[in-house]
Amino acid sequence: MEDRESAAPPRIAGAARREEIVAAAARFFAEQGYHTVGMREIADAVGIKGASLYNHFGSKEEILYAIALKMTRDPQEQHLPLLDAEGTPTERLASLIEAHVRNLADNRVEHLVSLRELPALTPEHLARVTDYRKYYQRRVRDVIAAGARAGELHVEDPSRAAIAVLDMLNGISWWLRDDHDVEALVTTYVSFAIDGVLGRRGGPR
Amino acid sequence: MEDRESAAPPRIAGAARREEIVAAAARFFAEQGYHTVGMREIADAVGIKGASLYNHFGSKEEILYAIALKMTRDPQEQHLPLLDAEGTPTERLASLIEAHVRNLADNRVEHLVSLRELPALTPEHLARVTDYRKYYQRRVRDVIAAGARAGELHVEDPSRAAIAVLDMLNGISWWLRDDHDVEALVTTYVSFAIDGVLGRRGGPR
DNA sequence: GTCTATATATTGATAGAC
DNA sequence: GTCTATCAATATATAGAC
Repeated sequence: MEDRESAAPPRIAGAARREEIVAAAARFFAEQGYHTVGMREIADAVGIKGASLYNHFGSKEEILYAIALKMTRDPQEQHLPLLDAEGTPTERLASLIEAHVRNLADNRVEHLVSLRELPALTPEHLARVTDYRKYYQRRVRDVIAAGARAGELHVEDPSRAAIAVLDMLNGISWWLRDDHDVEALVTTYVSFAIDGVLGRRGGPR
Repeated sequence: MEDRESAAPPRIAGAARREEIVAAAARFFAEQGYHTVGMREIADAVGIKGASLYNHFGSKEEILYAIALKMTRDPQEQHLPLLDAEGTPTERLASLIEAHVRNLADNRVEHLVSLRELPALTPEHLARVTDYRKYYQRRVRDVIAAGARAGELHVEDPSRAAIAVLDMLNGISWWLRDDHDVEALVTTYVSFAIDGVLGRRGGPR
């Protein structure tokens, strides 16, 4: 009987190596900035030589793109369905914000990099990432508007309120440290957003 | 009689040239990112050659430091006295937020650069800039706490609320365009912060 | 203070053996 | 897929004339 380990499809091993590279690169990019980090440094962290990275990514920029895509496409596909679930607009928005903050806390470095290093992307890649962000922002705006129409929320300009809330949430990635209590953070920011900026009445305060 | 122009003190001319360089560099850094911009590009924009820049700044990093200092030390010296003026804690905080947003709108590119390109600073320069930001943040926290003690504001954790508000304000520099109505922006964000995140009762809504 | 010319270092990426 | 060796480009910064 053959060894199962060595018989495993190389596609899985390759994908695992890719994720390893992305994780190491995100850490370095977050700490030092994209341009300061060399391919050799990333390669060292995963135990290979710099040239070997090009078996997994066509360029350094493609590593950055993988990080940015992970933090924009994944939330769109995994969080936005929460806005179509059962419940009032305010309840659905609260679910989304919870997921947003948890995801941010679980992927802090990737989130920081995808906010800060966008100018290093090619115009095409930047456009794709920007599209995902815009769509996410529009969906948040729409559920805020629905909550306002239902009389649950009180905002004059849903579009501007959506931006303010998302900026406030995304700001977390600049200062969050590993020793923070994520659940307390989630509760606090849901309240900041919904009871605060979006003016829900009759909330916990 | 001598020509007044050529008799002008060189210190003034030098300072003007420095400001010219800082302004051009900030524009390029904001658009393309610090590391993508070359000294020759900055020099071109002010009509000199790359090597001549070193008569005004010791290094490229010192230009970045001048930008970061302008956006952290100046607000500390010019805005924080508003917190010691007459009025309730909430009124004083509102004045500070107004000044903060106006300054941000008037110096959008410098503000964006001083948020995004911090990792490119030397450790010493980064420490100075960080100290200014921390002090600013502490003063905001203190006036929020005073407003809460006075029963004007309703927050559980003044420190966390201060960070959330400042993150929300600073987020403006990522998307603000020149055609925005600054006064409307100021009014909106003062309300987002004070009536919203900080829970003032009996406000305009 | 500005110029021309250049030093020096580093980096992203490629070629080809194994 | 990983390695060694290397290319080619680019950038910051310096030297010295004017």
